[in-house]
Amino acid sequence: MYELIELFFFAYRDFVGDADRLLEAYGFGRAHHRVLYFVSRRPGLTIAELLEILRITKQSLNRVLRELVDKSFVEIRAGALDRRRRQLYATPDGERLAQRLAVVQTRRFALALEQLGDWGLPSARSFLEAMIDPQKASSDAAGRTEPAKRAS
Amino acid sequence: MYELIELFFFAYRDFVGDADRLLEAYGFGRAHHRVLYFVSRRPGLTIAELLEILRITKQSLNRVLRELVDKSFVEIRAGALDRRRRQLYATPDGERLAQRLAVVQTRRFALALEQLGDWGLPSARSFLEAMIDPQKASSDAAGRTEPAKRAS
DNA sequence: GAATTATGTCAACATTGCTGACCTAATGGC
DNA sequence: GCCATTAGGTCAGCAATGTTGACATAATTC
Repeated sequence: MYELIELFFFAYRDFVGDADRLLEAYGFGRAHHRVLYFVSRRPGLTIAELLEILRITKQSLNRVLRELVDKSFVEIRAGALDRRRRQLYATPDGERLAQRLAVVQTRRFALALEQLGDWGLPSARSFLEAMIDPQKASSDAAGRTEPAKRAS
Repeated sequence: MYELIELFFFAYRDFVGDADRLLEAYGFGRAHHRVLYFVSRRPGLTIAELLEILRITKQSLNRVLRELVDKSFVEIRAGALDRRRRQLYATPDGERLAQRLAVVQTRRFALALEQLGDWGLPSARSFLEAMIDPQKASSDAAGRTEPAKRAS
């Protein structure tokens, strides 16, 4: 089981490497990729929600987010209900780039799963799910739009 | 399958997070962890071999390696056959720390695999293996001691 | 109207990666 | 023995991405 440590390291290294080559052409790094990815997958995400997913500070986020906005890959709109809670959306350009990045990464999954037969996908999925910390606030759950209500 | 992208991200994030908390107490970062890990697993590793595994430059490596040596977690000895090719070994202290780091990381694997039944380990292993780029020079293979002979 | 909340921003710093240039010591070819 | 090559170390400077701390602003709530 010890060997899984380095297999995980090598697998993740090669996995992110796929996207790196693409990002270079846009002058973006991995941090931009992560932001664009989650904004594209969860349209209308607020800043606070994104910070919780990425587990970084607002100052770190702001630097890369500003670049994505300046280059018109991400759009910030005032929140619908609460105008303070800005909501993030990928622009058409942003959506296209997110798509291209997803393609190279899912291709690696597809090639890997091809070698593993029918049980490859479900067992990979349950393995990865089991490796993730149980979510206290379920803020990593997909498709969430409602702000996390605090005790009141 | 798209979902695997973020599952992989979250799983790796939590996986390295385990070790991060431990490393802080020693004033080490992830870079130190990676070096210590491979030195401990492949005693007698040379600098060039380590550089190839980590895919970083010697300048980057040297910074963290020097700290590990200064704090007596890693030892450098002149190569047995070729005194230029220095060989790396974990000291008893280094071995102990590597062990503690491995414990927290294998615990996560153990807890995850517990939920997955008998097929958990073999399917996780083959999934991760399939995600790794095929090795051109097999320099990532475990247990190598012989220097890579060049054409001669 | 005042306190709270969500976010932005400036400044300074740490870690970990990079390139380029140059140095030393050991080896190997001749 | 001499010289080119090889393995590695080191210095300087820079980039990306993370951190803290302090303070500003606008919207919301009480």
